[in-house]
Amino acid sequence: MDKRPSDIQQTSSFPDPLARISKRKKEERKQVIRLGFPSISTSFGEFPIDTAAEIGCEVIKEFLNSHNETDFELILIEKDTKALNAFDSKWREIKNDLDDLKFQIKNGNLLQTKDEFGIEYTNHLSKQILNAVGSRLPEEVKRLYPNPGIVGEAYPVSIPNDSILHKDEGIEKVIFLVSPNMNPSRSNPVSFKEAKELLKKTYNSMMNAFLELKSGREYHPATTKKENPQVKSAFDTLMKSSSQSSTNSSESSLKRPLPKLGGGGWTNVLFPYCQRPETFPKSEVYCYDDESVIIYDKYPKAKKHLLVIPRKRIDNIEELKKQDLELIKKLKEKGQEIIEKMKQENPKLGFRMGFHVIQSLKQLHMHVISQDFISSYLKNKKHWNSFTTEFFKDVEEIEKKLEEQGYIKFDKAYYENLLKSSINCHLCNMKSIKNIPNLKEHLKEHWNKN
DNA sequence: GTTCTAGAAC
DNA sequence: GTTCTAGAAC
Repeated sequence: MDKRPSDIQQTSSFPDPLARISKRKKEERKQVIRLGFPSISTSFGEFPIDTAAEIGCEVIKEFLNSHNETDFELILIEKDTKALNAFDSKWREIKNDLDDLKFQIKNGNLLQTKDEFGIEYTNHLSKQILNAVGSRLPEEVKRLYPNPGIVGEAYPVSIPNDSILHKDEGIEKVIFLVSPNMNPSRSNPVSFKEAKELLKKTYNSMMNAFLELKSGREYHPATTKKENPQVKSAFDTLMKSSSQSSTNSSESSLKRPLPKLGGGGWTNVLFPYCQRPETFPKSEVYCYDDESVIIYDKYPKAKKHLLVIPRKRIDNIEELKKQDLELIKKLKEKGQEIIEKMKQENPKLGFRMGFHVIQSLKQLHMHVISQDFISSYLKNKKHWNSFTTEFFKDVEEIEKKLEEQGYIKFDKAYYENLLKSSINCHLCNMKSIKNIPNLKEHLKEHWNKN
């Protein structure tokens, strides 16, 4: 039986920072990037192994089916025989004609597999990684991700070239995972039903993080939800105890700060939806396809308020080129579909769809918003003016500009000022409404007369 | 994007 | 004294 490392005993939804990427050094063949990972959640998390194997294999199968490149391999490395058997039999059952090399199930220690698999492994993760890399690794995770504690999320970190882990083992990146915990003696235990969803999400996040890293792109984890202050604790607990247990480790190896992910935390919140819409609940993602994802605005400024977002990375409307016209037309079609559906449910609703001239969040997003503006989230003048002045550009206008001049450009200062202008009703000629509460009353009257 | 809060407006 | 706004912090 494996001993539980005392340093992570206290963690709740225990981080599973075992997933790592390794590039085989003495690789005479093509460069193969390997992801080594354990059976997630089944040890400390006490997740039933058969169901875990089922979930893990299904996600992996789906991933392999949609990514038939030959430049990577996935390796589950476990020393727990039950877990190995469960994964092995489940995988045989569902793998069909998938290549045996693409997903391998190996008996071994994730931190001691250099010779055999080209991947290093431990189940005393925090301690061993800290010994190999130094305690600045967790600090680095915290620096890159201010709140790295969402259960089901992945937090990739680069390992410096001069660290032992990199030099001797060829490990380039570690993906910290926060996986669901069902062990009632740890904090934040979740029900079996919840854990199943979260385990699927964890595997999905791991695969998606791997995919982004493998392709040289940035992975953007979802950010911590304020409403759930507990989620943060798991990572904190682990990291606190880890750094204590490794006072004599090679602190120096992480001297050089790693590059920070693009921009501040909150401006990036839309990326996860584009990169992996499948990991979000139905209550957040309305629908998605290869080109776009439609989400419910988290702070709807009207009875109905959704965002239509291209999957492809485009920061804002000024980045649009003539060749994006087709994409814009598709976003418009999607928006029209939503509007029709919503109108069927409530014929009283009127809609507009379009873009803010100046976006707060990165990644182009088209608002589809009903014109009642009855919402507790509509709180200030800026909210109001951003949807009811020229600051809001109908998709048709963007389309036309792109068609005629091939680019989009607006005078920032002018539009900034629009946000500060007085509050005017968008439906009648009432001007200079005194304040937001008055506006809300006025809007209610319109709605009731409508 | 939101939250928080000092101080303006009433 | 309470309501509301606006600007900084995140």
